[in-house]
Parts: sequence; C-alpha cells; structure tokens
Amino acid sequence: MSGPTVHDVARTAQVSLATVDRVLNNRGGVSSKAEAKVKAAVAQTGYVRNLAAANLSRRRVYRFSFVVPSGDTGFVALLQAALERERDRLVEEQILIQIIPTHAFDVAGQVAALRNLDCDAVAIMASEAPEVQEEVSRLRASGVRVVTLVADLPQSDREAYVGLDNVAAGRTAAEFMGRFLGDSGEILMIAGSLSSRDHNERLMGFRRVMQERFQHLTLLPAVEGNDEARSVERLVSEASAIRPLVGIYAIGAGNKGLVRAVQKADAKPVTIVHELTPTSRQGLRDGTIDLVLDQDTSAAVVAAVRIMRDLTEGRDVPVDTGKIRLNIFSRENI
Amino acid sequence: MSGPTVHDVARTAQVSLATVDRVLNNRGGVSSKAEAKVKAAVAQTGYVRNLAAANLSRRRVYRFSFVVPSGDTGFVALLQAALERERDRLVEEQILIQIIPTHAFDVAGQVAALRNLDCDAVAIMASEAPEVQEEVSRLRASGVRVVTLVADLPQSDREAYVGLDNVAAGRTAAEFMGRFLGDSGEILMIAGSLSSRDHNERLMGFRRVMQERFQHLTLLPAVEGNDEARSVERLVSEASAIRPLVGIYAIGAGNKGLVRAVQKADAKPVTIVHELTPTSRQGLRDGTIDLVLDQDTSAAVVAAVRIMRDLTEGRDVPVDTGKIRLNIFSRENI
DNA sequence: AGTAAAATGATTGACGTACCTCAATTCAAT
DNA sequence: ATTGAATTGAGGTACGTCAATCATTTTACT
Repeated sequence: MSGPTVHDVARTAQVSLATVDRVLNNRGGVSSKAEAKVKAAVAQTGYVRNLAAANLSRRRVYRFSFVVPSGDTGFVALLQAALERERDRLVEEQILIQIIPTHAFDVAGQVAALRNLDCDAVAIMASEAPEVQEEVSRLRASGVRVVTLVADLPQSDREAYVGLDNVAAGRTAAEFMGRFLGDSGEILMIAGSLSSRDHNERLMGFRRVMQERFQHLTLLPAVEGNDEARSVERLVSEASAIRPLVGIYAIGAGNKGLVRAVQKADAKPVTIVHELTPTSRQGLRDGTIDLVLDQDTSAAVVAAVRIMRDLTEGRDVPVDTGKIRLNIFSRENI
Repeated sequence: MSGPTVHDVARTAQVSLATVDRVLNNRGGVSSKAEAKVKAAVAQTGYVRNLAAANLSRRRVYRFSFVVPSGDTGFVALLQAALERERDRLVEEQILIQIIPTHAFDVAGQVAALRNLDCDAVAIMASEAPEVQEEVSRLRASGVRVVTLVADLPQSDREAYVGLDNVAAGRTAAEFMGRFLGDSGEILMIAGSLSSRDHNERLMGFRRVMQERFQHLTLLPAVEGNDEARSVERLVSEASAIRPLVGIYAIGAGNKGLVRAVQKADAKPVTIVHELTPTSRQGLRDGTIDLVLDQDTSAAVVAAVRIMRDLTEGRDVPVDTGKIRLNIFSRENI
C-alpha cells in the first residue's frame, strides 16, 4: 500500500540498513561501490523518503521568524494578517512562526530585532542600511538562514528574496497608464521614499516605459509621500492645483490621502496604486482608483516559509520560488 | 521543545489516554463529562495534533486522481506540466497523484475514465453532460470526494470547484478592452464552444460590461472556434475581411491561428486572449496580443490537492480555497 | 604478515499518533 | 440487589525514519 521503505532499498541493494541510512543522509564513511548500489536500489525501487516519518523521528521543529514592520493599516497590516492566518496551518506541520514587529524606518530597532534571534531561519523586511546588512551577515555566520521579504537587500548575505520584481511592476503600471490615456498630459508619481530600493525600482520601470512608448505624456518630478496619507493628500492637491493631472502613479502607502485628494480634484486622473487594501479596494469600487497592482501577501508568506524550509533542510531552492506574481486588480475583478 | 502531546492532554484532563483518543477521533462511547474535560485540557495545553505522526501511524496514503483532457499544446499542456511538477513534491507527503488523460469533448471517454476509479478523491475537468454528472453522483455515493477543476459542474454532486470566476474574467476582459479602445468600432468574440459553461460565462460577463459601460463599441455575434487554430484563423480572417475589427476577445484555445490572422490583418485590433501559453506569451512580446488573462495552473493544482486532502480528512474546506485568481499579463509583466 | 583504518552489519530506542483488545469500573433500570 | 449496558482504563503494537552503539569484516599500507 505505502511505497517502498528503507528496508526495501537495503534488501535490493544487498547492503545493511545502516549503510542505506549513511548514504541517504550522507553521513560519510561509505565506499563508492556501496553508495552506487544504494543509489541504484533507490532508483529501482522508486523509494521516496516519508517526510512524516522523517520529521517525526528527528522531532524536527522548524522555528522561523518574520521580522517585519508593524502597523494596523495598509500593506503591513495585510502582511501581519497573512502571517497570522498561515501560522495556524503551519503549527501542525511542526513549523513555528514567530512574528517580530519593527518600525518602518527605524534601522536601530530592526538591527536590535535581528540581534538576539533564536531560530532556524528568518524572513526580514527591513531598510537597506549597512547596519542591517551587517546583521544579516552575522546571522548567516551563526547558521541562521536568511530570506528577504518584499524589500530586497541584494548586497547582503541573504540567500533568497521573496517579493515582486519591482521594475516590472513599474513598467506594467506605465503600460496601463499609457494605454488608458489617449491624450497628452502630466503624470504625478508619488513614492513613499525616494531612497528605498523597491520604490526606486518601480519608479525606474515606470519612467522607462513612459519614455520608450508614451512620449506624449509628461512625467512630473517624483515626489516623496513618506507613506503617510496626510502628505500624500497634500502633494496631490498641490500638484493638481497648478494644472490638472491626467494620471497618478502612487508607489507607496498612504492611499487614503490619495483618494481624498483625487475626489476633490476637478478632473479625474487615471490613478494607479499599489497594494490591495480596504482603502484601495474601495477606491476601485467607486472609481477613484483605476488599477491596483498588488503582491499577494499570503503567497509571499507561503513562498517564504517554503524557501526557509528548503534551506534549513539543505535542499536547493528551486529558482522562481521567491518570485511573487504581480496581481492586477480593476473594478471588475476584485 | 515539541508541543504538548496526547499524553499531556490525558494528564491534565485526568483521564486515560484511551479516552483522549476516543474524544479526539470521535469514536463515541464517551460521557459528555469526560468529553468536556478532554476538550478543556486540549484548550488549556494548547495541544495540536502532530500531523506527521498521525499520518505515519495510520499509514495514510492519499490517492488522488486528476481526470483532465490531454494534449500537448495550450492550456491542457500547461495543466499537465503543473501536475507533473507538483507530483514529485507531493509524493513524499504520501500524496499519490494519478493523471488520467481524456479527450476534450469525448463525453463517453470521460465517463469511462470516471467509471473504474480507485482513489480517495478526484479532480475532474470534463464536459457538462448529464452522463458525466451522473457519474459524479455515483462516485460520491461510493465515497470518493469529487472536485471540479477549471470547468465547473454546478448541477452535479461535486463538493468544490477550483478555478476562475469566469464571469468576472469576461467582465475584466471587457473593461480593459473598453479602456484600451477610445473610438467606436466592432469587436469579435471567439469562444471555443458556445455550449460550454465556462466560455459562456466569460461571454456573458464580457457582454454585460460592454453594455453597461462601453456602448460606443459594437459586439459582433459570438462565433465558435472549437479551440482549434485553423478555425480560429479562418473566423478572424473572414470577420476582418468584411470590415476592420478594433478588438478581439478570444475565449478559448487556438491562439496560434488567432496570431496568424491578426498579423495578416490591415489594422491591428486590441486583442485579449485567455491562458498564458508559449504562443500567447510570444504574442504579447511581439505586440500581436495586448492582454492575456490567465488562470495559474500550478495554483489550481495546489488548491485542488489541498481541498481534496481536507475533504478526505473530513475537515471543512475554507471557502475561497478554490478561487483561482485571475492573472493579467501584458508585455511588461510576463 | 601484521596492523591500523575504513567500511559495513546488526541492533536498538526514540518520535507521537492511531487503533485494537481486554479488563475493570460506573451507571441505569428493573 | 441484581443485571446488563455503557463507560473508562491499561497496555500494547505498528507506522518509517533517524541516530546511535558496538561488533565485525574488509581494505590499505607498511
């Protein structure tokens, strides 16, 4: 009924159980001849290790941490929720998830959070600061597997990145912006922070496609909304006051302010924002927002866990596991 | 290290292990008082069953079948590939997947495939024919859990549907079509078969949004391409010959023919198709196709497996598990 | 040939749950 | 009080793998 076991492998390989074990868990001390025999037997019998038995036996408990910014609105709230949701599911697979909240731009706090971490692997969403990268190196050196989440730290020792291709996201935003807008006009781009990598990459992608394909549209200099509704609202209002905008690309958080400002504006610009939150969802419904580009937080969490598990298991991680698909939402498919 | 076990529950509940077992696996024959004690102890200790140990113990092997149309191009090929990919991962979780290929419109063959099925659950993608539905009932009656995949059989006894909301897909297609097209003109809709539910639902959604929001555009009567490149090509060519099309919504397969026809046409229509295949991907790249609406086959397989497992475990299936997100691909985000 | 090192075999005890049997106890109804 | 049924306890075995120990055989090198 159940498939072949190590015993079957041992029998067909004509070696002892101990040798099979040594090969399977490469403990060394096996002649190449015996190793070949075992491998042949594995292939012949079609043996696949029973993960349940394996985990049970070694009483493995995966301890994973998520060091992520806290907050009760916007994207980070979604991420938190996704984490909580997955947590329950994962407990019975012996995967314990610890969520360590930090503050969005508080580098010192992030470093502190990473400092006394006791786990097998960690997924971090933090600032691209040297101190953080240093801490990543330290973690890796102490045997902790590190994955970046949503915001990559490509210069660091992290072993994988889970999140969007932000350049592609920006390009996509530009494409739809361009196609929705027939005529010429001015477009406002609002980033959360001009010094954060993910926002910059989105900007870059957006700009590039605009230049390549939609030169009749004019890009205003990018502004910084600090991911806060207030300042976003003010920026949009101010820009609209000078002359009507035909398009707005909001790269970071603070969509509540954006919606307020757009609703007050004289002409309705084509508005593209990031992250499907209650606010942006409502914006889609009432027509204030035209498109929402979203990275699925659940998918991100699942992918992160999968990668962390593969890493701690010593398996090699399939490429693309960390690539989170860009979801595009319009009023018709929310 | 590892969490509380049944022993801990028994101890804190002040009952024997046997009673805990009886409650946990509701075998009956337990006084309500004892049951309450056990449940309280579970809550108090925070006991969660160790799935690995449980599965190991009962040497459970999930046997799932996928009865799906075969083919080496287009969507079905993607589905096959996704199945093969997932299969390897699932084996070591004791989930054995059998793929039973059928032919797309061959009802008799589909029924035959469903007839002598020996498994715990089955995911089927088949025609919405009474014979098939009857077979579903028979399967259910014999204890097999049934899930429909991609093409729903809502009238049948199936317990869940994994796939797109096809009406929403059609609506989304219409929205982008309408927004991409400023001027008026004629739009061609090509379904695979006008009698298949999923295609019909997409048509319906498309038509409705066109009528609601884009009345300046004219819809030609929907035509039937039989999911074949040849006939799709012919239909598009013929329609274009009469007068230039401004838009094409291709609902089914046969995109190779579509691409050929569009490339020969005088004016380039806005072209929206379904399913991200090598053909449609290439079409996006070279600009023949403007948008691809895709249902992620891997996600569908994963969701189907998850639901089948939950069903055979007797757990209730979270709503929305079967909802596959509509992926929207443009040339910038493939 | 002799010796050390390397390789292999044989065996055992967890891990946590499921499932079974058999005996012991409690309970309800006469 | 007696009987029969319902409930509870005690204990054991199995699942497949991991990880360890110790004895034994083979190999390599002088």
